[in-house]
Amino acid sequence: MKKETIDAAKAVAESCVSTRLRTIHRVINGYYNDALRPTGLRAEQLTVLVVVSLMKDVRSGEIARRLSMDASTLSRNIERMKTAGWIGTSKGKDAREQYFRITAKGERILLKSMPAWKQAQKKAESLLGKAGVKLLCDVGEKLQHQT
Amino acid sequence: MKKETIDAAKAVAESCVSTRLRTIHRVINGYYNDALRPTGLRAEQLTVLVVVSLMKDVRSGEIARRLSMDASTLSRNIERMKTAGWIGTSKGKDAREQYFRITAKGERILLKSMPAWKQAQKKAESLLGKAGVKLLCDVGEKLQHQT
DNA sequence: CGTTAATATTTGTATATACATGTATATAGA
DNA sequence: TCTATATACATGTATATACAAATATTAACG
Repeated sequence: MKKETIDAAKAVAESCVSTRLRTIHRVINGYYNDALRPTGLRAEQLTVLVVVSLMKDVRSGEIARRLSMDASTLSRNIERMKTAGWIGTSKGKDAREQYFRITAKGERILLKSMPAWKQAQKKAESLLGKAGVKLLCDVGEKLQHQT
Repeated sequence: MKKETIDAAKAVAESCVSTRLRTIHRVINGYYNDALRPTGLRAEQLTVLVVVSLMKDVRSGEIARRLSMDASTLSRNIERMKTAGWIGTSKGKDAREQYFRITAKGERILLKSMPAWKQAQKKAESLLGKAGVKLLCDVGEKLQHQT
């Protein structure tokens, strides 16, 4: 193996932001999914459900923007959550659009999942530390404002 | 919608670590995949290729541990990279095990992808700031040592 | 008014991810 | 040595993800 390759590999291994974010997310998201498992709601779905519940009669495009997700990803995630009965829909004037809202069943599972969420949240906070949590919040804010 | 639900949703929206990590990873990983696209290597694959190249004749279990990935995920990721010709295999004494190494073709694509990686890395660093990058490194280290 | 361009979302396709389970092999204990 | 258990990895299944392209609808403008 060429020295050049080794040097390149070392540089990536030591400093790649994407690699580290991915690994840390894998681990921490695991905390949430492990805790949430008994409720039947996944961490990724909780995120969407929360946005839907706070932005009343929201269109899928807005949710996608808010979470920096591809519209097609969200489309299928919401599809499953509609099937599960957690999200309801209604049509607007613009026939291309669709408005989403949380259902009573969605509210129930959201409330039911709070203890598990809090438990995982505590574990995540202790891994990241106060500074880490603050950093994530700041970067999250930054992403909101630059969109 | 119940006030209780709104309060729960607000708490998650404002502070959920998993949600923020996921969104930030989505955005930043996008920087890398956008830059890497012309090379044909994905950011996730670059991560694996780098580990394979640095840990000579490594077993899949070790890679999975190192990256905190599920063994089954890695199994299929490597399968694709073997098909692409970037990773080669050899058998050890223990017939259950398989040893991986980077191929000449793998070295070529790794080197070829460095400029794109550096460009994305710079963009990511400027979003996170020096403190942010350091924090991720520290947490990454912590995960290594606790496994 | 009708045609073209823009917008909102869905569908086709491919990779990444994890859990549960299966399969093959090695190790330990009777 | 033989059997039970542990280990390493692969496979079945399901969700999350994104890009490209399709579909449907609205807006723009000549």
